[in-house]
Amino acid sequence: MAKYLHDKLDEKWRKIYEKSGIYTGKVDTSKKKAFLTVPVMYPDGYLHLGHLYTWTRADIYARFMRMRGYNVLWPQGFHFTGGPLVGFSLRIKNKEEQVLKIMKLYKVSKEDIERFAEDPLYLGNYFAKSIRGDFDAAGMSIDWSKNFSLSYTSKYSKFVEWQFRKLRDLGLITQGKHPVIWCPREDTALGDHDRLEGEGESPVEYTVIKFRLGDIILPAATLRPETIEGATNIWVNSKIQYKKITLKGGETWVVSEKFIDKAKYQKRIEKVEDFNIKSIILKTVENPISHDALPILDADFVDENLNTAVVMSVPMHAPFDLVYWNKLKKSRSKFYSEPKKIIDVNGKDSIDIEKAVSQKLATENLERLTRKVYQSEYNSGVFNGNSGLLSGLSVKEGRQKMISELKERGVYDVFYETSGKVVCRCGAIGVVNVVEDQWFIRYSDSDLKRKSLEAVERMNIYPEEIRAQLTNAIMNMEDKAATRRGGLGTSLPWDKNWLIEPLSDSTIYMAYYTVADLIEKLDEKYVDDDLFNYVFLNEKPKRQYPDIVKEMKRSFEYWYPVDMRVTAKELLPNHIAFFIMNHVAIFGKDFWPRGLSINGWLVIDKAKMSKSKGNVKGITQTVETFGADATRLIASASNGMDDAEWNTDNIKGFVDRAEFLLDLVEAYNDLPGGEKLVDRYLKSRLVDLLKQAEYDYEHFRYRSAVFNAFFQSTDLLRFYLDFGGDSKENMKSALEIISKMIHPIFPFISEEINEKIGNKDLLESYNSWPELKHMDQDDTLQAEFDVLNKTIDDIKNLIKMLKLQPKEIKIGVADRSKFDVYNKVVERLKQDRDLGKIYKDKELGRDELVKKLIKNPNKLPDTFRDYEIELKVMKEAEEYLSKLLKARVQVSESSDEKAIPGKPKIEVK
RNA sequence: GCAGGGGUGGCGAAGUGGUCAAACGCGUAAGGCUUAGGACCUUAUGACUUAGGUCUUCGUGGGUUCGAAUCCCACCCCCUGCACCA
Repeated sequence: MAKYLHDKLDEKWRKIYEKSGIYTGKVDTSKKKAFLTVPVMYPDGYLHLGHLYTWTRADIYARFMRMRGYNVLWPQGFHFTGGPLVGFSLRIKNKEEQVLKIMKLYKVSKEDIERFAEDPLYLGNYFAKSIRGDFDAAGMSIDWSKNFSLSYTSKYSKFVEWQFRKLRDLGLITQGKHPVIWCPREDTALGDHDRLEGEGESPVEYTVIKFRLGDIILPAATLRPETIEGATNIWVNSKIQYKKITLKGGETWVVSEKFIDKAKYQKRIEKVEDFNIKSIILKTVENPISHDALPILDADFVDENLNTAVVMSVPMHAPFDLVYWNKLKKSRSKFYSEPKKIIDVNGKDSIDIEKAVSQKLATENLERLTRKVYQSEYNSGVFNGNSGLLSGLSVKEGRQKMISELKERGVYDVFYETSGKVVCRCGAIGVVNVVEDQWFIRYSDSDLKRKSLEAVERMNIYPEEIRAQLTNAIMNMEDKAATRRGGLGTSLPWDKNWLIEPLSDSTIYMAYYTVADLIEKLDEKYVDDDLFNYVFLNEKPKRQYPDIVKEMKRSFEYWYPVDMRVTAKELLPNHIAFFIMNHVAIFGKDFWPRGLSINGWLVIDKAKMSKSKGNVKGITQTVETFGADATRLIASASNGMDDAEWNTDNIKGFVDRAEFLLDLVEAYNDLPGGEKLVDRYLKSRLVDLLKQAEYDYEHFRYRSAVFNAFFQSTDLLRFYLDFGGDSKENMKSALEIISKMIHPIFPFISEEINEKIGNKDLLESYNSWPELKHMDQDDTLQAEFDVLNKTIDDIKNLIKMLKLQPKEIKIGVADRSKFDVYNKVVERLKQDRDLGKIYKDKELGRDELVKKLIKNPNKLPDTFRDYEIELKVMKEAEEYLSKLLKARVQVSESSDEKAIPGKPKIEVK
């Protein structure tokens, strides 16, 4: 028995490949090229198996392409830009327990941890190195000579600056206001990952309607300005503290005290004075649209934490308002008027708000009702005759019209509030800050969108469903804030107060890969916009460059565009969209990306890996335990972009079959040889499997690829041997084909097999992918072997039912005349599926066999059968069957009516 | 709200017009091996059936077809993403 000693085997082939230089992409214009990339990753921790999933998928592509004769370039960089590295360093500095625990788990030295706290770049380089080691251990065929980290070097920064100047020249950069959730204590934008509470919350725009009361203004904040014509009153809450504030420009507002802190980020407040809210209760303000007098009333449901704490009351369209309005009916009768319903909803979404409210709902039910009312009215509401201005319009249209109406009358303002409570890691409550001078990339540009969609249309995308999502992402693209205040990165060239944020400095860096090793050798003084214009855009050089620059240009023009980008699905609506759009903006059509492959998340051993549980599967650890090839099985977790569950038990099946193959490699030479039907079957099935595997690799269907190329093929060999196949030649060529079929996924063991059967050249050093030999394919023969297997099932079934252990089994293959009739039926059905016509047929319709065959329209005979072959296959199988069924098996021809082509008669005794 | 994806056996999942009771894996049961357990191997695992048969299922309801998990229509339910953040 051959043992699968993976550590030795891995090491041997890893070294051989390293020495061969096959992984290093060298310009060779005589060969077709394939440029593969996987997004740069943040080196802020160790790699685990989940990460490796994407890279293994990419590696399989790289190896498959090499075997098909392509010159492959696959570099890999790292990303230092933005917050993560700095953030991580900071967390170490703050001695966060969780982070220190992780460091301890990985046995990082004390000195290193201390340096991490001070130097984010050191931290980045430290983990980049460890990640690189993990990739190598897992057998990634990455060309490290073109590795770099963005935006770590000044040369790369210059490339980013060049890109941004280019974008600005193209009119794709603008500057403007931008609401963003903000930590008031740390005075910085508060991203999802910096939040203790409120992940996913975002700024919501409220309309503020200014109701005048003498020289002061009551600013009512609302999400539904279109309902103002149905307003009956204004709510304030006498239990909360109000202040009078004077804004820049002179307006005086009455707002809750709590509002003031939030408002600082959105309004210029020049003066704050005390205000007694009770002094204005029961006074009236004028509705600026309908000119009705609206009383100011007291209600305790008004929340001091929400907006201005001045609320416009629209009872017929807001349940809370109706409840309180009804309560006041008695006590404040002098103000009471019947509330007006101004929006109708027809059909099943219609809600009778008066009836609903009459049931005295609890607060949380009222909230739910409110959401329902808002939703149904927004989706299918239409303004009725009670509305003077909006009658006949939908709510969506009415809102727009009302907003412009309010603007015209000078009573409109906006205020942003968070959509839910947000708490920063530091403990402070998040607010909305309107950043005044943010720089944007104008992804909303319709011309850019149109061209980008064209690019998407031309791309090869796997799986295909992704195309719709990507198209949609691009169509809905808005302007993207491209700069930030803190972290690492490249300064915006014309406004050094800003750093270019990470998603924006990483859109076209793949072009930089093609020159990354060469530009290192170039004197910094040459690195400027003119150089990039010359190398990447083929513009006339403005000066004399050293020769290396020509080489850079040649390298770029040879390798570009990106032929395949492999990544996980979470980058699709952002990075991948930006990647495509920036290429479209900057490069010519020939350099637009050509391919994309997307995968989901990988869940390993059911539970998500949890660092605190200590069950983290490190790469090196897994490779040491199971071997690189076995570890790479994770690529087979899914065919598409589903999140895949994968458990390490799968590896057992791999080892078992790997050893089977290694055994065969030792033993096949002793096979006595001889060509039988089963040899033809072997060849035919191998062509099938090869065809399948080829399709699977091309379409990134690696679950199927492993299934067909590895599991099915080894099953086939087992069957061949069990059946009594013993041809040395055929076994050798089968082993060769299998070693090639599995090579992209299992590069090391396949090389071992390939070498042992006498092949000298590395499988990726030449166009080694086996050619399909269609002449070996024999459908009829395969169908007859299927008949054999089906017959075995039937016999087992019979034995089970009869509850006996037979001594003798007779198999009766139908006679030639029945095969003739059978094949006639198949022929007829291929032309026409109308069974009625066959029943009416003079010749066929009366035949008992025909009636039997077409009795069940769900199970019609589909494949031609061959009398000679069926008989021969069964005959040849006699010995195999006898062994398998532990009984004497005899095969003969039978004219019994139970013997049907494809379904021989069975007698057990 | 907008967009995308999905509902198949105890579970995970394959299967997109025809030999489908449904691959493969897990789980479960019986047997083998073992002092025993684990691991491993064999067999079974929708229901009924003593000669290979029949019946019932693929979220719900309807339709197209000789034939539907697969195509069409309506409905119910679930998941994911929505930006300055990697």
